[in-house]
Amino acid sequence: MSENGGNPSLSDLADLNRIVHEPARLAIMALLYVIESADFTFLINQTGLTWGNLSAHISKLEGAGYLEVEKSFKGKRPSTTLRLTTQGRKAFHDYAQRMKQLFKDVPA
Amino acid sequence: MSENGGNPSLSDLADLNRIVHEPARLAIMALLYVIESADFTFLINQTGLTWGNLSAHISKLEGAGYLEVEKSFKGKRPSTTLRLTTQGRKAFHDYAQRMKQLFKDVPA
DNA sequence: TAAAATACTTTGTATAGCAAAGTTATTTAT
DNA sequence: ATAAATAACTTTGCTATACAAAGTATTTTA
Repeated sequence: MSENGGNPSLSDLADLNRIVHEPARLAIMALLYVIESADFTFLINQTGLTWGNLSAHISKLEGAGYLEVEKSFKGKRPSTTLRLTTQGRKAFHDYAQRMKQLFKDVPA
Repeated sequence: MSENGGNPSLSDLADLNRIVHEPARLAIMALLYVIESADFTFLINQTGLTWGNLSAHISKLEGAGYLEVEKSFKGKRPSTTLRLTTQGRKAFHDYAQRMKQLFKDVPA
């Protein structure tokens, strides 16, 4: 917890989860949080990321234990299916709570 | 606007304001958004940043036109007073709305 | 008057995101 | 039959930048 009585999250912002915080990964996780599972190509379309970038971010999320990567074949072509792990869901949820708390008093 | 009918902010996340997005600067701006003005030392205490880092982030925010830096003397010692510009307040506010929108359906 | 403290700024390094190029297999065109 | 294009990715290289450490200048205390 912070030393700051008023706002519980200011000096604590330093240790915000950088894996989740990166916009590209935030988009990936937000999507997978609600739709449960999606393949690589679908994520390309939804996020607007390039193949290279999505690949790199997926590796990062996988390395963090946030993403489960399942490689298979659809017909004769390879297909990669992604879904959040329990740990990944928790990380996203925690991040969301932090952010909601931080901005809760900023009016529309 | 995004091509995505359902979620209005997923592919748009890519162009999220990186100046505001960085946790250290998010802390600085969140603080100045509510207390209007603060000096360098106060920000050090509240954010937990080092002198070097705070200095660098202030330069960045100033360069973006988000922060007004006023140097003066308190007694014989120098003092730096910071406050958000109108543009800075708007940038923080816009960022807050984006985030609130993104997480609005994630329950506690 | 030497040492420590205040209030910063500048520099150096290591990480990491993005774009471009590379890889492998498959499908279409000629 | 084979060359070109497409699909589905991964790897590499460059650039930006955040953080830490060192540097600067003035002032106060021992």
